[in-house]
Amino acid sequence: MSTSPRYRFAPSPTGFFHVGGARTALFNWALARSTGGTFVLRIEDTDEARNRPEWTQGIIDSLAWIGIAADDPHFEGPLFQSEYADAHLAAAQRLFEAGDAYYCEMTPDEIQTLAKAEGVTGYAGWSRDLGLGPGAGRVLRFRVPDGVTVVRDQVRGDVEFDNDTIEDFVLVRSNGTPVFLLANVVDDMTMGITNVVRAEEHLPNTPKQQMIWQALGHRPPVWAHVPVLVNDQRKKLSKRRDKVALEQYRDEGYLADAMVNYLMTLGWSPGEDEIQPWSMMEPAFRLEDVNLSPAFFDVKKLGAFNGEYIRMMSVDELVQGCDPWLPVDWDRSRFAAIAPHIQQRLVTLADAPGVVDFLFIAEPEIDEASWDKAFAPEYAVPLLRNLADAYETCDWDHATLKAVMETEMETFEIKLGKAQAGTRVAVTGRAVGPPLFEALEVMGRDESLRRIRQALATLGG
RNA sequence: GCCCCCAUCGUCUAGUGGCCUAGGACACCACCCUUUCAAGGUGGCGGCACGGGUUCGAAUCCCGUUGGGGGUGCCA
Repeated sequence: MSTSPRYRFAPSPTGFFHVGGARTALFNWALARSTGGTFVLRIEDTDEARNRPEWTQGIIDSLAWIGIAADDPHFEGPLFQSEYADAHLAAAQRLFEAGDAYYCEMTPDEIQTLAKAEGVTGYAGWSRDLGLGPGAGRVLRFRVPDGVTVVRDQVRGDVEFDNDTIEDFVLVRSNGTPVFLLANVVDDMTMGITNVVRAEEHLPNTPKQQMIWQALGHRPPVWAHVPVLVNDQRKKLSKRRDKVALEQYRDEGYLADAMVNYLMTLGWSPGEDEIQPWSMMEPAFRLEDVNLSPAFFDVKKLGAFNGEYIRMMSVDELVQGCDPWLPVDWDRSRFAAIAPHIQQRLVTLADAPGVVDFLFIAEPEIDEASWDKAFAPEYAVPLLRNLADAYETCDWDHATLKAVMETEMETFEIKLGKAQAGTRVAVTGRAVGPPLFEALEVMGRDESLRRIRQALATLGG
């Protein structure tokens, strides 16, 4: 029997991978790797409603994206809860035979009615001593013992639950299937899980699970409940209201490294500099340092992290990274030429095409407000005309183009900032964009002049 | 309702009784730089929820209040 710790990540397949789940997985991964332990992936696929084979692959792909690779020696799985149904039921049978569980044939409606009549909140153990055996329509309930259950939590310390406040909960449904509470415990037991690190929402379940562990004669794992991720309303992130799918962020051009780094800073601090590579965070992460309050998942800050990571890329990496977001017919070498000039202007990789589209579109849309503003000054049209003439023959590199502009603008006694405005709008259609002369260089003389002449024609010049 | 958890700038956090006049980051504002926009630089705004204790000394320990959150299923 190995003594190295075994962590586990146990998502239920729902068709998308929740960012909160990603953070939990990352915490488990860091711990498993830094302790020489194992990260067990268990797919909790016992709910009929959520069980599609392709969802599992989605989970594996998402984990791989954030660096949790199925071929890493610390990775084990995926294991499927549905394949352990026999073990769940066998455990239930043992619990029944030992007297730790009993059958109950009250329906939810009957329970509600009786509870109301007696002025209690829920099921009050009415069938405890009826000595019922298994049978159609009967559920198996756990016989909650008297006393206090203390959950030792690595993040929160000892949490006490008075057993009086815990009702005899259902272990096996009337249709014979085990509920999550039981399946989860039995799986952790059979998979040799030593450490359970999961979200805080599971804390109220924990005393129940711990009682099952003990009734089954095992020492419970070390628990750790990390705070949930919340939205701007301070509510638990929900897929209905919030953007929670990891895949969506990936598709919107967020980098995996940035996402991983950001997620790790929610509830934990990697130290003086919050921008840190996984190789630094993995060994530094400790549950004892995890915060206890819910953390707001701030997309704006994620964007700031993403920008940082984009700026850290080499130009080659940037060009490669942007590729999926570029229309297929765009000239890649042309994009590569402008790429270094847009690097510090991107929040996501998906922003790239919008910043440089004028280089690839025959007739970029002209922003009217920018046009009006740029050509309002009296010098604007004559300057553009003079510039067009000079650009016919000069060398075509950004330094020369800039020098020519500086010469031409002298006549009007204006600064470069103002002088370039008209040309920018004429060529790119917008008032903002990558550095003008670099863009002109990439665009080439013919197309640049065509657009300038076209603008002059429109201006009646 | 009941059970449980939590509480430092708007947000994410550092802080584990004296190093705190509470530090950093995002956001915001100003200025600098500048070829627009960014990026970068400098500065600014802004916080220990409240009330009691304990202590020579409390953001740090204890109690209460208030406020948030989570859980209360024959879902996972």
